[in-house]
Amino acid sequence: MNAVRTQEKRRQRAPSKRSLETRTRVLDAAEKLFAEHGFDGASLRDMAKLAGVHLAQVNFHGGAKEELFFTVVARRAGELSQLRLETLEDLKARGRPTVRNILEAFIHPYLDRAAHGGPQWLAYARLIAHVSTDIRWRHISEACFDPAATAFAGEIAVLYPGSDHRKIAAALVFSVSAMLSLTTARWRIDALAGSQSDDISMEDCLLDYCEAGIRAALS
Amino acid sequence: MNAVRTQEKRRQRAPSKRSLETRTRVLDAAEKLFAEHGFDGASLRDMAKLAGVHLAQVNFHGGAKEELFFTVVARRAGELSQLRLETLEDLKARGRPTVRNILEAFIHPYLDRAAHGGPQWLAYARLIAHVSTDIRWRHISEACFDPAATAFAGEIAVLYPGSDHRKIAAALVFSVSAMLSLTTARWRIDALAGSQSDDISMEDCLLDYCEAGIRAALS
DNA sequence: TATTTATTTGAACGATCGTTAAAAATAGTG
DNA sequence: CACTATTTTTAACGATCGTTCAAATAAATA
Repeated sequence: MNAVRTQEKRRQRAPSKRSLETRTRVLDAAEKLFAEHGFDGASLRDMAKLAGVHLAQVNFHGGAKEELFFTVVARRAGELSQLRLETLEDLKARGRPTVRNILEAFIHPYLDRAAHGGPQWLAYARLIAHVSTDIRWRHISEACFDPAATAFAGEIAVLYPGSDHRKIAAALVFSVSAMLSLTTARWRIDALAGSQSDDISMEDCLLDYCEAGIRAALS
Repeated sequence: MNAVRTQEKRRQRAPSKRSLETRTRVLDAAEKLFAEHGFDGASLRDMAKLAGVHLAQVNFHGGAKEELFFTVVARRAGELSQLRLETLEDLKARGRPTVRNILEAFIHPYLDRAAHGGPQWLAYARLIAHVSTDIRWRHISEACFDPAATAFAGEIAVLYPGSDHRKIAAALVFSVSAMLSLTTARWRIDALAGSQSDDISMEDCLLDYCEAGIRAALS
């Protein structure tokens, strides 16, 4: 799987500016189509068309399809995790954070970028949902998302010292699932409500829901 | 889309017993592979192989791929919805149900069948998660799951008369997402916890979580 | 500028996909 | 049994898929 890295050719020159631009166009197109159609439903040819490059360029810049998928997921994972963890560290520096604080530090960066980060971040938010619900991408979750998730689980454990670690993990995954549902199942909320919902009140509603859920599950 | 029904040939004889058996084998195989690999990742040839029939039989008994998918989802949806709604009616006959009662009536039939209903129900549980998180299958959700979901949302509304319908819908979708995560992301819970979790305590944990979440979101 | 490396282009490979059509076999009816 | 409808078998169609390779071009270095 990671034999890729061992086979990787040592490059003697830095990639040119044009090369980096086409690479970005390829990854952006892949991000959109992977997010919209899933791994199997997205074709490399459609990515090339969307990116405005030739088919072989997709392979040149992204490698095989699974490599490309990993690259696209990993590309923004660092920024997201870093923002989450920095917010968490800031909270801890100000004193013992509440469950609400911790949850907000985890959820807000995701929802904020999904809502105001532009079309690529919106696609990326959808992409995370694919990775989080398919055991096939377990290794990607472990590499990209588990480190931050573990830190947040640990912080919750501080507030509930006697709690079963399995319950903490479950409550966190429940919260992540509810959060992801705002990007994967907003259409379903609107259908059941009979009207459209706005982002801001939904985030508050989600935080109220998850905070109380975690407290109840761990008490 | 539903032109299928208008083109349907009027049959003059009831299907033979053997025909019904192969049909069941085809649908069971489709259920497993759709559940495991998603719509695009599952191939009709693999279904034929798993069912032990020839490729053309899959088309004969299931129609085109999208018809087959709908047929498989719809096959068990009635039983599940009926069980949920009957449990709900029983509760109402005994007096005003609590949020906990309502939630349990919705969640327990799903988790119980996923855990003790055999491999086909386990696959079906996974299949529901695919349908619920992909807007592509919105029409299937509307046909198969929204009726029961609407009834449950209405029952929650009785307990919180002043609540915004959008909040009720959101809280219900959050709960459904958390419920589905027990079949799609159990591996993630176990990874974060560092140990395996058992079904029974997870259901209790989920109910504690969702009950408190709904109460908090609607108060 | 000459030479080397990086990138793009163009074309094709083999494999697998969903779908269809026409025989062959089976089951049900008179 | 003869006849009809249903089901199974067999084979193939056209399309699309991911991947690869060699030639052509662009960029960077000496």
